[in-house]
Amino acid sequence: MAGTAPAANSGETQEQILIAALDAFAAHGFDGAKMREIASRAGVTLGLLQYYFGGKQKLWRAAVDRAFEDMRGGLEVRLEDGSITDERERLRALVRGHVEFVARRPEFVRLMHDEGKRRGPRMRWLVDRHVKPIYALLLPVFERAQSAGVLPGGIPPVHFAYAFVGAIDVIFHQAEECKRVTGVDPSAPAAVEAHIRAIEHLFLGGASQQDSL
Amino acid sequence: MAGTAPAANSGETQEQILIAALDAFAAHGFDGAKMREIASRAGVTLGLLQYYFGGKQKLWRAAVDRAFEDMRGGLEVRLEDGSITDERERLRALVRGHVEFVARRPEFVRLMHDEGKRRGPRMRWLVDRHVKPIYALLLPVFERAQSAGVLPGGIPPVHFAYAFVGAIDVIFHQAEECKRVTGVDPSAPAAVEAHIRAIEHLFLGGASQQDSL
DNA sequence: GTCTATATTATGATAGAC
DNA sequence: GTCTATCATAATATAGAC
Repeated sequence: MAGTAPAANSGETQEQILIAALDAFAAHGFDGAKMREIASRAGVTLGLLQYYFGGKQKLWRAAVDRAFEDMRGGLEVRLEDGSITDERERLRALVRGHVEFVARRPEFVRLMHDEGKRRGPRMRWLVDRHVKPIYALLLPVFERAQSAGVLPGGIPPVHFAYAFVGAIDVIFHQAEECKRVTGVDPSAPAAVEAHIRAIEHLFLGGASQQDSL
Repeated sequence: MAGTAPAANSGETQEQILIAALDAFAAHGFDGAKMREIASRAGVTLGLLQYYFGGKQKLWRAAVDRAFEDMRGGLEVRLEDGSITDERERLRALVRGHVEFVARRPEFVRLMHDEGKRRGPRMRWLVDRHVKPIYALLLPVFERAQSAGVLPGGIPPVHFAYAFVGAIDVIFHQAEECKRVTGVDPSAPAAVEAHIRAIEHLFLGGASQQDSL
């Protein structure tokens, strides 16, 4: 925004392209997403996508990087929040934060589910670059909470972690299906709150079992 | 196997095509799946797929129908099993049955997740034909179990249902990712048992809270 | 930086031989 | 019932004008 009058509006254009790419890759998968459609949604043409990102694969990587940036931003804020002292309160904040994030950006989950289901170079890249660090970040949090009795013990961390994210994510991943099956739009504010309560009840113990604070 | 010497081996061939199609659609999504590759995996050529199924869309429908047949078969057996009298035992049987099913056939979940995430004719067809009937079948089971205190009350059925299947399904949907992140192969028998225990613990109450029988 | 061609490849579908 | 062409279309990627 300041000073040296840099090249036109390239920043804003790239931003629009990345948003359109994220949408397309999430909705149609890597193979199903079309470069022309991404370009047109971003208000530019095919050539420009090549100019900026140099190919479909590289555009995909840039879109994934951007999605994880957003996700990690919120996550780290909540993990490092000094105002939270109680272990159960920290878990509650994690649940709320993640539910609200995927409700707002179901594309994030759709992107991960599309690549995480098959072996291949994109899956390996995604896991090594993004998933492993986050898993390493969260595993000690779960283990500490289990030791403290805040989370149910006796469940191996892998199974707990996948049950946890699965219970949170799927309703938003399948939002369109959910609407047609049940009539409920999971991204509506009331439904988001209801889902937060459901997850807290199932994973952090029912309200009848303890009071927080 | 019996008498009237019908047309060659057409039944077996169609079966091989359907298996290959299910694999391909689950792994790559509708757009990403290639008719030629399905044919080659089934040991036949492209023309034959047209001859039997009349196009990609129709082949997809046939593959989905077949996947749901398998799924519903097991489900109905467990719902109608007269030897189970206790409500909690029935829920346990449902959990075990479904976990074992998706561990054996993760393609089923992958197929559903690929279409359930976007609006479109295939999603509508899939939901109206298959998902709605199953939801209608299971909803009363959940509600009865909640009334009986076997499942946690106070959670709206939609949220309970999606949390439930999400907690079960995602680790198998993401099996390849899970292997690379954690080193655990979720489809290994020990992991399947561990996941069943985890789900029972989270959704049916920990072993410390009640004894069954 | 952005667009308009064009090149190249690969897909789903069809026609017709055996 | 099965295969081998071929057609028509559409995708990514490239080259080059403005």
